[in-house]
Amino acid sequence: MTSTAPTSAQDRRNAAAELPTQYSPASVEGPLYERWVERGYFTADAGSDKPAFSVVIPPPNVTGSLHIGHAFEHTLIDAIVRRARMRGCEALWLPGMDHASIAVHALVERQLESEGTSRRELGREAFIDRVWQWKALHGGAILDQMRRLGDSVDWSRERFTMDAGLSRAVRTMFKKLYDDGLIYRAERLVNWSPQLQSVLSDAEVDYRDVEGELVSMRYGALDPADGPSIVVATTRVETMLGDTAVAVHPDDERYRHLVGQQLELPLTGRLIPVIADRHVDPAFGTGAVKVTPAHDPNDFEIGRRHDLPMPSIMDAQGRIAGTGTEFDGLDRFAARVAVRERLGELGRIVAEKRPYLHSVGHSERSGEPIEPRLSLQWFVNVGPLAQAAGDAVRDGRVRVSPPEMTSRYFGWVDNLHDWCISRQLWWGHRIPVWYSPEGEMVCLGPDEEPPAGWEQDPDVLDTWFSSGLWPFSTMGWPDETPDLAKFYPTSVLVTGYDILFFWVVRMMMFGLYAMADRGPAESVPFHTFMLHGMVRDRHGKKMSKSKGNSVDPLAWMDAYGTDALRFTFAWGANPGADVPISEDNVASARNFCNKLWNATRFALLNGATTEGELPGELTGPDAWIVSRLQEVIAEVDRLYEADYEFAKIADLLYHFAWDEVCDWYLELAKVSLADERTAPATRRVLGEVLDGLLRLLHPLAPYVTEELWTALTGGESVAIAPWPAADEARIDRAAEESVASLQSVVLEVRRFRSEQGVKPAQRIPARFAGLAGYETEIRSLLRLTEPDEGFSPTASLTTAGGVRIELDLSTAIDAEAERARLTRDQVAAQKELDQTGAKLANEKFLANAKPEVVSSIRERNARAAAELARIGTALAGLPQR
RNA sequence: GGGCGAUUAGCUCAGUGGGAGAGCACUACCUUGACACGGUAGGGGUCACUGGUUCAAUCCCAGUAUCGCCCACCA
Repeated sequence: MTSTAPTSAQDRRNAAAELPTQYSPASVEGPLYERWVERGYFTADAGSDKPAFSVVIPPPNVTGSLHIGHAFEHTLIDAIVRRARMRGCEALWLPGMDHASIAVHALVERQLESEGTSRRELGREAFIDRVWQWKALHGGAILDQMRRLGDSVDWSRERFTMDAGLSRAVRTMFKKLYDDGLIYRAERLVNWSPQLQSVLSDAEVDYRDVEGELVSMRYGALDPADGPSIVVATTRVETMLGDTAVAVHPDDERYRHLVGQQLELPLTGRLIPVIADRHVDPAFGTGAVKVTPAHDPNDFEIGRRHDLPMPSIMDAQGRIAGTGTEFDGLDRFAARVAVRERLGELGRIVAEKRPYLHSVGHSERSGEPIEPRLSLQWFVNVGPLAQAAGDAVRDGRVRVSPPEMTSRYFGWVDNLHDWCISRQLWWGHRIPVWYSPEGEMVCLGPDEEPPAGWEQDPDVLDTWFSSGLWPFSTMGWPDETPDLAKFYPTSVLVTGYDILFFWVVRMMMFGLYAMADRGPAESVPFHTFMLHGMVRDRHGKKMSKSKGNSVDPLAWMDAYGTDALRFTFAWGANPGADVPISEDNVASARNFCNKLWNATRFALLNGATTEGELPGELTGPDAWIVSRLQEVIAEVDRLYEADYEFAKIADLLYHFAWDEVCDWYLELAKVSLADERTAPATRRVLGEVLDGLLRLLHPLAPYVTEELWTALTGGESVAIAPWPAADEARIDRAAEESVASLQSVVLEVRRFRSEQGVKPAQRIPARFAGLAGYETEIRSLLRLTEPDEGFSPTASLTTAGGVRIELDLSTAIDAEAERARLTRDQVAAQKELDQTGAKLANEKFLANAKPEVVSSIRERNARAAAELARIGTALAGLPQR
């Protein structure tokens, strides 16, 4: 079917006869994707009159390959974009990658190390060349994998955060913030990675519990007679070299008399003051804290409040330096041991040592404990930006989906610290500030040249600085490009809740700030941001390589097809919730694809068509299924528009397709297709229903739907077919009710047959009374034959709808077995009658319950009574032993 | 320590102030002219626990327990 779409209905019918009974994804996916791209379906036109719908990709790291989280996220985004495209929007999904400053820097450094060299040996320019070489060779493996997934991205607009255009945007933004006084340079205590020799953001620090040693030691005089002393405790004895005070709580009676006095530090003999600060918890330890302002965040704050000196006692590599003690030159961990041993030797100073479990921040990149370190860095003053970012959500210009995530957003945005944007790395956007030999400083825009002899700041910017610009830098900002005019603000941003802080908050701040001249409504980077959950294994555990429960999405695509994987993701995607996924789910989604394949195959074999007008007056099952289709269309739209309820959309379509279309409609259609008077309408309805169903499913399962839809309709591509619109005039309640009653008759008789042990294929003579219609269909579904001359009814049942059926089971059933079953059913029916009867006898219930509830209970009561009567009749009708 | 969420069938999850659901798994029967990646029928749940509101609670309220996530702190 892939090569050429057959043109006439007859051709299609002939082609269908050749179809295998199983869908094989591997042979169709690649060619279909290439065809979509070649025909330019995914290429957006900024000059189009159609309404814009735009999404920027959360840029994967250039180092990355497609993991299961991407596959999930891309499935959701692609479905949203494909639906928008089908709905007649000028749809743009803009792809690209992030330069991932630290990750790539560390990766290339490791490479150099294994080659016996280092970046410092190589020098800055050669190192950066090396990174670009690496990118050319290994970067962007994920892009090919996105093709496998069927991502409908506009490849002509692919971007990279280190592109020339995006670099211009970064420089422009930095300068704008600098000129507005929102960027400053200051000496602050930062998270320092001695291994990378760079700052890390708070978010790049992992806290882990570590078994350490809590050492209590006496500061001041060792004998009370010689003067005051205080015992303090620490897990980091080496930092005592940088202590500049001992702090106690101002209300602590034990120490109040000591506040203001000086204590002598062991080892160095320096004198440090006792100060009072509310930060100290009197109940913890001795209630006294040593204060090392240059190496602990809390101590730093205390130091600022009390104007303490802040001596740094370590260099960039984490070695003790500048203390003028014997410990200078020792690594911080070696120093910890050495200092403690030295204190031990001195005697009487160490009051207590004990093992102590405490939480220590580690570098997410390099794994070693981070060192709080005082250093000169660049910061963004986030106050006004964060205020605006919060307001845009508060006043509804940006919608959070699902809404429950809103509080988490405010939790971040309302408590932001100033953002340290400088990194002591080489790979990234270099800070556009130059210094003169005399120490003057200038920030330059992208088109400005520094004066001769000035040197540029060596640091680069935090990766998230450039990703924060992504929604507009990718569209050409700072230039007023057609793309920017057409596609900004973007329609929706889809990302995991785990990077809400990293990315979403920054895009909000930067977008609102950079685009402020567009006015409040149009400066937002996106109208909605949707946060999805994390992919988990079948037991809800986080997938990780170390646990061995991670899954390669490509392997599943190979085994089950891309559509099966995508459908599985959609099926599990409850808004904001994590998605447990297992191979079983993928297999059943694959089965579903196959079901669609065979349903369409059946339709084609039976001459289904989408040509010509749908008959205005439909009857019976045809009217019913067309009516149901309209309701499904409306419901799918509602579910998309509510909060992208993918799980419900997938479930609805799954059950509509499988239960209603395949299990009921196709079986009923077999009857009408056998009769040339009714067949033409049914052929057209079959075409109509599958056409609609395939279009509704296309965003979730693009390949199989494309393959089937083109075969069914002869159309160019379902990717550009119009999204179905519900036609209310086709909703036919009467047809739905009549089919429902048909179904209830069939279900009741089927159960009866099964309970009697009648083989499914066994044909039974039967006679009906009180049937409103559909006798042929019911006989067909139930394998009932016309009563012949020897017809002698041995069993009868009256359905809840009042249809009476007499069956000749004489050749099919065992009277003993039926008697036992009927007696059992009689007990059940009596019980039901008692329960519902009691409810109806409850006056308060009748007075207060909703009318529909009462009538439903009355119905059940009547049904139970009828059932009881039926069983009585049936028992009486059984041949006596 | 603060906040949020969860607890429903063997597993993973929907759901509702009045009849307890889906997928997978399970049982039985069935090669039926679309499909065995299928069909038909079926079994299986004290809706975490304790109280309260109500004629009526799996659902609302309060508390308890367990689990998960986020934030903060850990001298």
